[in-house]
Amino acid sequence: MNPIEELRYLILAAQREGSRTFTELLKPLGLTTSQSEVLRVLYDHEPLSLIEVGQLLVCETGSPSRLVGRMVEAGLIEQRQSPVDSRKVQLSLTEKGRDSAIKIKDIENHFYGTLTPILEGRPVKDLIELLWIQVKGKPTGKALALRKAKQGESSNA
Amino acid sequence: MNPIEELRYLILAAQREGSRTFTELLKPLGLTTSQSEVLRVLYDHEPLSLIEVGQLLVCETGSPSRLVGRMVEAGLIEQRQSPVDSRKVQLSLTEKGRDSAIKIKDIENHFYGTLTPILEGRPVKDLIELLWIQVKGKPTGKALALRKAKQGESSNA
DNA sequence: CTAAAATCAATGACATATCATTGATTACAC
DNA sequence: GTGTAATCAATGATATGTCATTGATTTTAG
Repeated sequence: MNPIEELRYLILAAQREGSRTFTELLKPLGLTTSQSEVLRVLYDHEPLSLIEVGQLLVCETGSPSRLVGRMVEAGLIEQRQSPVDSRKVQLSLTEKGRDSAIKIKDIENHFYGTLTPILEGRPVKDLIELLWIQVKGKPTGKALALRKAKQGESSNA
Repeated sequence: MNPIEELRYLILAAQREGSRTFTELLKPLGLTTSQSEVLRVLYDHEPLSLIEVGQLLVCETGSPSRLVGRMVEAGLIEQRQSPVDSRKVQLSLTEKGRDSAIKIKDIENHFYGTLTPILEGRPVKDLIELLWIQVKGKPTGKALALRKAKQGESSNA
């Protein structure tokens, strides 16, 4: 098999299997992986408008109306109209949302911990660099770059 | 940002961006990336039952009833009952399906060709090796391993 | 042989993902 | 200031993905 083809399918496979594992870890919280990403983004950068959340998400490009809508219904996110621009909404975490975000952090750290020994001695830096080439300048790459850049600024990040 | 967390999001991002690019390339054929994977699997290994197709797919675990169902409706796949086991269906490509599969091969090769210079000199082998560790023994890893193993056997692969 | 277990495909239920359109609101060109 | 363009959120439409259940069929244990 062509190595690039193999790489293509392996990236899909790794994404799916990682997602399956993480989904399992999130089950006690009753949250999906996408929902957990939204909670983490809001925890670090709230308040945000819908479009700003979208610009920070890797899991979904465009405006995550329905994803956020379900989380508002679930009492995780508070949504009000922006005082300065009535086109925008102001999204922030509820108490429940903040609690969940903190628990997600723990779960993530546990998840990363299980992966650490496997990655030991591997050229992780090179791999990160290689993947960055594929996403740089594209929506998901911009989202991730924005999150990395914002990390220093925020009080919660 | 934790390198493992960065890697996690980069894999998701690379998968999404690659999929977006490939989707664009498939647009002239009116096919989705999942549909193209089914066509390629059937082209190489037909006839297959629904569950056998599922075991060879990375894009979807379990039995891809609805994915295949839409392709039968679209005239890409022929579906009949298995003569030996009436629980099973026999899936094979129609003329249209076979034509599409051949065109997909060309598009894939073009796609891989555009990636070749970018990956030149990069630790692609290391990345492939690392990703294999993540998926080995899991459904998508088994699917990919099966496809690699079957490559020598089949007349079409 | 026959009852229980296993297999297979279809389908219900739910949550994404993606693209396009719509309607309200704001920014901007002049 | 006003008409036009741009922005924002919501929603329709379509196709995935995932898990669970169901009903038909086959296998298997005895």
